[in-house]
Amino acid sequence: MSGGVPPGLSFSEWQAAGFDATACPVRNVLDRIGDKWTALTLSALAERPRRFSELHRIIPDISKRMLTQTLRGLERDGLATRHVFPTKPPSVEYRLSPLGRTVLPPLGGLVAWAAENFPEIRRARARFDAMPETGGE
Amino acid sequence: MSGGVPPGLSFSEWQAAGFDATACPVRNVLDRIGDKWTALTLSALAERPRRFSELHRIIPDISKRMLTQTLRGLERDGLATRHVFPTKPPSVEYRLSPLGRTVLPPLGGLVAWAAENFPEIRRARARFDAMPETGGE
DNA sequence: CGGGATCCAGAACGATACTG
DNA sequence: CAGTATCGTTCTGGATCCCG
Repeated sequence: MSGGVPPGLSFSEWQAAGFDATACPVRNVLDRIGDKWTALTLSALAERPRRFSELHRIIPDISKRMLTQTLRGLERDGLATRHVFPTKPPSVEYRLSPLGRTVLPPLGGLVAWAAENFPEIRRARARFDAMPETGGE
Repeated sequence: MSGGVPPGLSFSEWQAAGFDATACPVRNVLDRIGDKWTALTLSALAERPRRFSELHRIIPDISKRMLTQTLRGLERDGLATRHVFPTKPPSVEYRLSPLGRTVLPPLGGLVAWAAENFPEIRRARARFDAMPETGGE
């Protein structure tokens, strides 16, 4: 077979949405999971539900502000749910929704690709960056 | 089966990279394809090689600046190659590299998920946004 | 035609301090 | 514990003009 386009990546899908960021499903999803912390948070929630401070512990580099914001984004899109236990002090648990679980396989596919091909990408970058700028001596 | 984590999404993959954006494969890949135009450009190149102006025609919303920048990024990462034909005026063709082709299936998986679940996400957002802010009357 | 250079607005993000 | 509020910085992307 020569030059087949994988299903789901056809150009017409984007064109149907008219490139409008509000209407384009791909841009909406990429804007969410392409941000700095969502994919990582998703993966942390994939194993099991986690409390806020637990997430913060296992993702040390994230600030509370960004963790909150990331979780709100997931909650807003219906990918995760938030459960408050009125203990003292309060504890809040986040868990993936059924919808949220369905994104794990496709996301995992991309993650696997990244892990597998990153060495080659790094080499490509090194080569590219070492190239003399056009006209350079 | 209860609560299995899909392969390739395990938390330890991130932890192994120490969350360092420079070293983390997932962040590197997501930073690239998560940007505003890369996924769309990739999809445009999936069908067949395209010339610069051709890409610009079929993705009208992108500026020349961003199209150039996006293509440079793909080239740098070894996902696409650039071929200059010294005609007059010059014409430049871009095409996916073998490595670039391998990203299409996983990316396509995510695109398909986006297309399929965007309606539900929109409903979730509408519900979330309609919720009274905590403490609102 | 296929860019590069410059400028600028807005968004994303980090650090810090405060709160129920 | 689980946030919110505020501030400052950095990064992204759009507009415009110029060039071979």
